Amino acid sequence: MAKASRRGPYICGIEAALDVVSGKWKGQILWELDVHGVRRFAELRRGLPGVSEKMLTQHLREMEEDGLVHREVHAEVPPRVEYSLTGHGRALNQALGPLGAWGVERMRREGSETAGVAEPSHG
Amino acid sequence: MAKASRRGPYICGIEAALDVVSGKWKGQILWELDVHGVRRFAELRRGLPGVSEKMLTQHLREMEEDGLVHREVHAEVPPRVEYSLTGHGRALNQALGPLGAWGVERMRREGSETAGVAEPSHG
DNA sequence: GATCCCCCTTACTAATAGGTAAGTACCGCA
DNA sequence: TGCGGTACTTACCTATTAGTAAGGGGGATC
Repeated sequence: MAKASRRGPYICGIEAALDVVSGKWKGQILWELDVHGVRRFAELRRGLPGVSEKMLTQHLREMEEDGLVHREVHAEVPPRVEYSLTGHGRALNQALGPLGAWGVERMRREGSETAGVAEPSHG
Repeated sequence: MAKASRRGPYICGIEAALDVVSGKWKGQILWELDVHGVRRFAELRRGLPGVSEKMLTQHLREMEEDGLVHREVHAEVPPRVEYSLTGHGRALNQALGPLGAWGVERMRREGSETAGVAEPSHG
């Protein structure tokens, strides 16, 4: 629904992987979940400054469909929903490690504004 | 020009890297160039079935700006332009390796239509 | 009892990525 | 003369993605 072109026949693995992480916040969601293990919706929201509830929900749903995140709803009041990475999600994060390292290199090369921002471990 | 949000302040390396490979054909361009070493515009075009000249030019220009590809114009008639990967481009391809492997795994899991398609080496 | 928090959903709108088609300038070939 | 090939550029249009704003149902807090 969200994307018509998703899950299409891929030519190579890169495509299949990029399809799953393409989305403005997905990389960060993956990172948050990797760092914290388990996060609730509102925590995630606070951890991703600027994200709208719509986008967060949408991305989380897509990532759940893609088997990257596990969504656990506790039938309580107030409702509590916990998100965590699945094995595949953690594997993706691992696979993203070298790419992250390359990105950090690039930021360094460009003298990007890295000031005061903690560098992700991602691996 | 092409993207307003590019080269912005990144939170993590993943973002910086994804920014550079996000684009419908960039992964494949990287792959083509990695496999063949040097390619001309028309060769690249034939290697990427479905790409339009506009998109190919645009992506190639962005990748040149990003320091991933080297563009060499030979002042001949007819014009000859050769594209190849820079060191950074090759490094990116290396970094993309694990991600590609993950993608291949995912395709396998989903029983995706991989039939008859050569699997990229990517690493 | 009004308001806040929880976790979303829906509708509407803006921005951007990508596709289509045509044009450019030159040459070789038939 | 006219077509095909070289490597693009430009204009226009649509599809997809993201942002804004609002609602909703229930309980706790002020």
